[in-house]
Amino acid sequence: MAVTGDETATTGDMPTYQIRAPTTALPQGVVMAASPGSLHSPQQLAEEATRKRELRLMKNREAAKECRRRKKEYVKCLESRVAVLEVQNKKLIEELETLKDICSPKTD
DNA sequence: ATTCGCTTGCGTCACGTAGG
DNA sequence: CCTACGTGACGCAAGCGAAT
Repeated sequence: MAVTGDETATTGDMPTYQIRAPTTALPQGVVMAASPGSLHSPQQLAEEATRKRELRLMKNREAAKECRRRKKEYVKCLESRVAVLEVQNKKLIEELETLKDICSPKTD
């Protein structure tokens, strides 16, 4: 099995993966100037990041399900096409044999 | 009844891509 | 740029039949 050999990939450790959360990467103690219209404490920012992550995970979960469903459908479709083509091929081979018989010179 | 190998489905991460 | 989405890859757990 060829795996994408990059070092960021699975190390075998238990995956307590860190999400890319730029807003939570603020140095401790740094307080953002209160932007007009949105006062956010670090606590609120963290909660927001968590919320976004959960939302993303939920959406991705659903997307993965849908993706797999489509893939299964696609494979089924291919399989039935193979079945049809096999039958068709068999018929053509039979037809060829018949024609060969008809056209072959008689040996008597 | 237990063990083993295989298959299947799921959740998650990482990455590429399209659209704003 | 940034964001949302689709999908391949991975690890994990459960189900299942065959072998012991």
